[in-house]
Amino acid sequence: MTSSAPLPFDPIDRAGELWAERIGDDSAMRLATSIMRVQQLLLADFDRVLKPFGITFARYEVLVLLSFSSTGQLALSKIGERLMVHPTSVTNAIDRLVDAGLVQRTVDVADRRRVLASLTDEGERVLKEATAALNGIDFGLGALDEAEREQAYAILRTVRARDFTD
Amino acid sequence: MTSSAPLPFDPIDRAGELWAERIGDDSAMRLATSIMRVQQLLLADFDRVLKPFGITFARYEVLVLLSFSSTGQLALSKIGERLMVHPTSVTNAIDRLVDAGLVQRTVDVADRRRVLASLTDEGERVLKEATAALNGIDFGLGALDEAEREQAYAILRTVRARDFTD
DNA sequence: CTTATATCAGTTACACTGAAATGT
DNA sequence: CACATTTCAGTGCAACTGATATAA
Repeated sequence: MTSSAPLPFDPIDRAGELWAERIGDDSAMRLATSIMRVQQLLLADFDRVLKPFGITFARYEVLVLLSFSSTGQLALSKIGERLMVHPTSVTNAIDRLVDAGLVQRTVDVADRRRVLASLTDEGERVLKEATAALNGIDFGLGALDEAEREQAYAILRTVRARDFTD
Repeated sequence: MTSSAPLPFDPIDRAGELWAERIGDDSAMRLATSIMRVQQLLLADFDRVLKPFGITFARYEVLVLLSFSSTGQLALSKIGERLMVHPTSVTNAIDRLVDAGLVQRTVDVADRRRVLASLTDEGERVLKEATAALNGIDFGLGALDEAEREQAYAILRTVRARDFTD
């Protein structure tokens, strides 16, 4: 448990005050620290909710991506591109998902260097239930209304701009 | 390198469209995924910049916290509370910082169960330089102006509200 | 005695590097 | 041949669990 008793003050606000006094502009430091902490909170929420299904959030993302593919199949290299993860991490994630019976590997007949991954029936079932579970906790963001989500999304999209050209 | 060629489209926008079609409201899923990705980008920036100093961002945060302490000393349990990290992670981080000569351990004479950590002179020097380096890249948030940073900070603070009571 | 603090041993997850196997 | 795709071996970091030593 990373969650213990709540503090009587916001530790990032506190750090920001001292930073502003001693170092200078604190807006970047506060937001950066904030993003790190919120990511940690969300990941803990996701892992807790997904644990009954035997998957991590990273593996859940793979399942979603496969279900969204028009042919139902995706080369491992494509998965890595889309999810921005390292090739060896994709191989490892797919290994685990295959072991769990949620995904199957097939060699691409059009280019036999490629390995295609696709959902098994069990994978589709687990994905559906896991998605319902994550929606049930609003992806950890139930404290925000729709407008706040869209605002935060738009701002963070600017930070992600280096990921894409459009 | 998690960074490869940029995609010709935003993969999260794309996933959001399919999610909205097939599942329902996509604002939470998009923002959550966005936070995970931005955290990854920032952490990669930080690790790259901090590498010459031989510290990770987690250890940098420990150095900052120690420098902000009024007495210059802090019990390991306090460090864990403030940074919201597990006791064993604190022990490990302090181990590494001591090995690197940046931090020293002393037993608290007032409560001999406690171990106090404090910066060495070398630790103060490294902290100063590392802070300058991180400021030099605007904590990975140079794409945002001050108003955007404050807006995003305020929204994410609502998500962090479970961390504190104030 | 119970509780708090820190540590240790061992596990898991995931990013990375470097190298290799295979196929285009 | 160069290049792309995947895999393997091994490293580093950091979260976790469970157990232990020490002190309040």
